[in-house]
Amino acid sequence: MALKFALLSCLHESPATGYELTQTLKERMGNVWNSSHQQTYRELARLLDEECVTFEDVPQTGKPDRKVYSLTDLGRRELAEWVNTPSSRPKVRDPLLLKLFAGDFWESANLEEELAVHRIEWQATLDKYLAIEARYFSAPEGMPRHYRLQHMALRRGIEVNRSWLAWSEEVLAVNQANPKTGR
Amino acid sequence: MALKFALLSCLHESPATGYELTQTLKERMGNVWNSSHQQTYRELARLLDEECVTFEDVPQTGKPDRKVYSLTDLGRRELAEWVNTPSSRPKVRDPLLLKLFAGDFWESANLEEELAVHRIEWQATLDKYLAIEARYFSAPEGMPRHYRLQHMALRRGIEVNRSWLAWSEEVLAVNQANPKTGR
DNA sequence: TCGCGCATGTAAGTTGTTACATGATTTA
DNA sequence: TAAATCATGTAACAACTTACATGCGCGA
Repeated sequence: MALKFALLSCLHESPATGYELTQTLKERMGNVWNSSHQQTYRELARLLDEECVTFEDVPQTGKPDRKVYSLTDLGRRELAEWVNTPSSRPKVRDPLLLKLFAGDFWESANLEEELAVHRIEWQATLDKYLAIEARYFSAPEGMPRHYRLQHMALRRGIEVNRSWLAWSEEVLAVNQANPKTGR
Repeated sequence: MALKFALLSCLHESPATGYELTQTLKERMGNVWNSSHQQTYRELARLLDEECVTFEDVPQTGKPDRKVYSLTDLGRRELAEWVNTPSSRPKVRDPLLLKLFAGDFWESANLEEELAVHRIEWQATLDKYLAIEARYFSAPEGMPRHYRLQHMALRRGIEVNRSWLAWSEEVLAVNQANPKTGR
């Protein structure tokens, strides 16, 4: 349901192709909403059908044509309406936390290795978001509502990745203090 | 995929009915894995088919019979194998953060009301987890691996709800400093 | 020349949600 | 007496994932 509004939000900022929308959701909005390119293209087809978006064909030599999508008035109205409608919190489904619930099966070496991989990802994401903050939100005080609220979404991403990093250190300590080896 | 292992993890602790499994996932494991009762029953039927679980019929007077499920050796082996296999991080999809990205449509009063509702939920969940921690994990140092790792999952839940509460205060402040009213 | 980035999609399968359906016991 | 809790499911739909498919340009 909300993928629709994720795409409309992106297009509200600027027209874009399906490919670019997918990139934006993966990169700048990675801590907000994610979509595979397959999902994006399917949803764009639907939005076109509902007349929430239109597109302009931009021919290219060699590459396939770029379909540059943009919001219609209907799309903008529906987005505004959705934003002002309460939504419920998403349900948590986290395989990493689930593994801790069956942690007596989890061998120390494997736990350590898995956390090491995630820690690299968390650190990389954190660095990326901090770079965005330094580049665009160095002085949030004076900025208009639109940017200040976007900044709060980014701050959430920064905070989340920081806290995963801190938490995982605690887990590694517990794992070392209470080791388990294979058979 | 992982709903299977969520159910197996619960059953590893103790045999349970589909109803009880759903309750456990909603309550004690709410910050780890969630499942509706419909999903639970469907998955249990599959697990029965795969011979990862068995059940015992416990007749009751008045109420329908309780089907008490428990792990088979195969189920336990598959769970152990899964725990030791790396998994990738779930992709974020959060409507609340998404709304901030189209925040110039979001009227201050509506934002405030939505956050107020979520804050009540976050506070209630936090209190619940703190109560569980006080009751079962007052002295984690001396506990065996199994419990200490479960405690780390709970700590994550506590931390997450705390940080939502702190973050939402910041958002409310920004919202008040940069108000938007309907037309 | 091999893989990556750009750029578009289709098809099949799995997972999750919402609606429907039943019925006794306990609590307000 | 009405609603919540216990206890089980079926059916239809929506959302998401994985695999398949194409093809040019560019840099190593």
